[in-house]
Amino acid sequence: MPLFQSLPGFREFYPEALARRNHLFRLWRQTALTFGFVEYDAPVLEPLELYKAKSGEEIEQQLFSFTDKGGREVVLRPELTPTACRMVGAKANALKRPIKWFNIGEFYRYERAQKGRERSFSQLNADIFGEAGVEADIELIALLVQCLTAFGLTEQDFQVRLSDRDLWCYYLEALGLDEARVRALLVAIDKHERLGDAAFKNYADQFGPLDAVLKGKILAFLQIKSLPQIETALKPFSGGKLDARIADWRRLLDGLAAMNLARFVEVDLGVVRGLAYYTGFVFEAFDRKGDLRALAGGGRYNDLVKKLGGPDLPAAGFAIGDVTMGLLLEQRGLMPAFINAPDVCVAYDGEAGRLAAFPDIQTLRAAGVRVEYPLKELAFGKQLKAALESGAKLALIYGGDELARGVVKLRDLTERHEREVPREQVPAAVRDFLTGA
RNA sequence: GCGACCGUAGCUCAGUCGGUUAGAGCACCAGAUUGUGGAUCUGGGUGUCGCGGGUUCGAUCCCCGUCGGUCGCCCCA
Repeated sequence: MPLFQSLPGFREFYPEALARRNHLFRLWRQTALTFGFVEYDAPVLEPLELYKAKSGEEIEQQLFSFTDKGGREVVLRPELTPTACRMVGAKANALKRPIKWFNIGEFYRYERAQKGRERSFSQLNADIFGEAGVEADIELIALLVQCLTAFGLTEQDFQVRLSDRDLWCYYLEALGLDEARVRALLVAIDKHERLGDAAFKNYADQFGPLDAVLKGKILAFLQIKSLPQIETALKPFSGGKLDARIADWRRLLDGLAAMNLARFVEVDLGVVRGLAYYTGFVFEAFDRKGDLRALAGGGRYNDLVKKLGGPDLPAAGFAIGDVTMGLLLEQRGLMPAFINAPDVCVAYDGEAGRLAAFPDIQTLRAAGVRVEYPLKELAFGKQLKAALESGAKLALIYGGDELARGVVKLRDLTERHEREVPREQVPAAVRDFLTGA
């Protein structure tokens, strides 16, 4: 039993686990790059104020915060959005538009771990700054979908639920509610799926019981699952803001349809997202079987850059977490098995065989081929067994008989057959084999 | 922060109605093995029975506390 343990909720990545995580990171990064997003990085430790300013003080209990040796109140970052807003805000005038940034990093929260949640977790964050139109929202949702389909997930596995805080605000205003009531109702709407009627308790405590007719309208609006339903519900209120918003919706959905993404996206006004800083379209990706928590979430936060002291810069973004994503890929059998496998395993006979193999090993490695060989000589049976268990596709055999004849055996570990190749042709033969030539 | 359940080897677990030196399978290590496939055989236990205290002649077992884990609540970035 080890004397020291890692801190609760903090994850250690043994090679196999890290290979799985790297698999996620690699495809996320590749996908974000293909969408023209550029990668940046940011501090892991931030001043407490950065999050207090935005989220209110009660969130502090969820923050991994402490006082540093200089007496500063600091936080292990719980999310990237405020940091990104600060960075972009500071140089907004110098940055080429559109600003499409992504980052892959680790985040922290001080909380009891549970399924799909740890105290440390990694996320892909992707954001677009400086574009107020639905073009940015389309781009982000398209990236989100491809960040999931890149792993082999399909519309059978997940869906993106799309909603709109602006639409909710405009609708509730049209029903005659003031700003404070609207804000309280958005919280209730966010909780309604989980809590049902109890979601309205906080509102009732604050403003008294919700009028039954009003509540009926809100509950009906919350069930909406399509644009035509939105249009029908809003007919009595037709006018400037609402009409323009419906036009935004149409352009958003038309754009997604033209990208052939309609099958992944479902209108669902029951989603509004808990965080106060969201302003317009919001979306969440869910496992369709529904036994996991959200895979990803995001939306528009047009006011945040300014609130954090920057210019008035519209923005939208999303994040995908590695924990739920990893669970889903495991469940669907989409996590590759031999991620750490070498391309080639060498087996050799004695010191002479070892030395004969070394030049080829060096040449192949220099060419980017992953080559493994036993550091200490083992019986051939064991060497080949180890080669097979490693997941390598090819074994190179430097035996005494072969070397005496100036050849090396290439053994196809999958097909179980082998052929001899003149020693000087080994690197070329290996490359041909690996490229399928 | 709250609640429920759990804690014996790297993993899955057995065990002791409280009794001497704590077990199995898998995994791992070494050898049989000086040339060919997940095999077989031999050898190896790799352990502070989570930790601390209490009860007891004696505690891995019973009691209390604590730490850790799992799941849920709160919250969800």
